[in-house]
Amino acid sequence: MENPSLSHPLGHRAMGETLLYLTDDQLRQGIEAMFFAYRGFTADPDRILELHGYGRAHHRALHFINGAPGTNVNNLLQILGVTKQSLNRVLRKLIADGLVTSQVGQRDKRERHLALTETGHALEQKLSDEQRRRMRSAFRQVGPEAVAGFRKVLEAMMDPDMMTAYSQLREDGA
Amino acid sequence: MENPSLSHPLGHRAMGETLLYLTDDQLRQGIEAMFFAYRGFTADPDRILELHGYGRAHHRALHFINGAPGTNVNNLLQILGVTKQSLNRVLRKLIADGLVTSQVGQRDKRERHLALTETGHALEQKLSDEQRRRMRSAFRQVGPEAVAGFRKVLEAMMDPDMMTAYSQLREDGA
DNA sequence: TTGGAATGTCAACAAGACTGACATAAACTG
DNA sequence: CAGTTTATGTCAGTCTTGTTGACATTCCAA
Repeated sequence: MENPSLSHPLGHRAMGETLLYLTDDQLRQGIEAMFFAYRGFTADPDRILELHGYGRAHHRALHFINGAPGTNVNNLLQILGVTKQSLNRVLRKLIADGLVTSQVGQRDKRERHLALTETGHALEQKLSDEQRRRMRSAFRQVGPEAVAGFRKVLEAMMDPDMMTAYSQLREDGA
Repeated sequence: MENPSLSHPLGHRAMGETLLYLTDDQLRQGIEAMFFAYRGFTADPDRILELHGYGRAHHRALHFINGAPGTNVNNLLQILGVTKQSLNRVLRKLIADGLVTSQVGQRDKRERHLALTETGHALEQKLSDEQRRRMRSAFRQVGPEAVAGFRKVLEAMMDPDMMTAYSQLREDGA
């Protein structure tokens, strides 16, 4: 990305304007936008989950198991960033309810390989349909260039450590 | 990431290519970006809060009281979108710890007007400094146009209902 | 083969959301 | 003025989802 002020011969006034997007007030607005947008982002799935007696944690598990069928618990642990005990409670319920299958590993019998059942896939679909619907609407409203900017900012805001496990998952899944 | 279609002689207005940013896969990537970015977004303040024995709920209260000094409980309730019992637990602690003052209203003595003490302001500053630091770094990396896109998408993703209380607050504060 | 590392499970606890019921004080209304 | 509504606070109890600690099983390597 080219910074227009760098090629601008005017100097101080142009410089001031270019950096206006980094003022504390602009940053505060960005912070609040994240807060409110994230609430909107989770609102639709939350409503559906409640009907089924699940929470956001179940949604996250379903989402990432769907994205990487056959993954093991440890992988999921890295991605979700919670303790194994916390994840286990969620998985136990999903397995008991017949939404997720847990298969003992063939090579390493300590591992459990996770996948969605048909029922699990159906709920995951319903949840992500709602979430995609809202995001599609937002994306459509603002156009592809704004979406590209959105993605760039979010990626720059992530913790690099958190992303390593996820990148590995994407590679395994592919 | 540059879009190769932009330099394509046929132009980026070609229907098929223009709508590529709305595919299910693009939307899924947007959804996951929100998840990971929000975690990064809250990680720094969370660490500080833990040292002081507070949680994210306290941070949110401090943030919005700071943004609208003198606001009342009901206003805050609308913005935060939680029950009064939940907010009250948080406020009680912040008041007891001397970070927030609660003053009986002059016109309407039922209302309690909330404001930060010097100590409260200091903690709020420390928390938002960290959050701004991360966001400033992200903004700087991607440039003003990407930031504008980021803001547009987030605003399109919010629930309009949620924003009414907030917009009113901003007007009152100004 | 034995001890450490990895993996997963069970139990107990805490934060922070929720509902419901109720109390108090002030404001509004007929 | 009496009765109702509004704003706030509180108590009790529940639920989700995070946490630690303890423990069983399995694998691997010295």
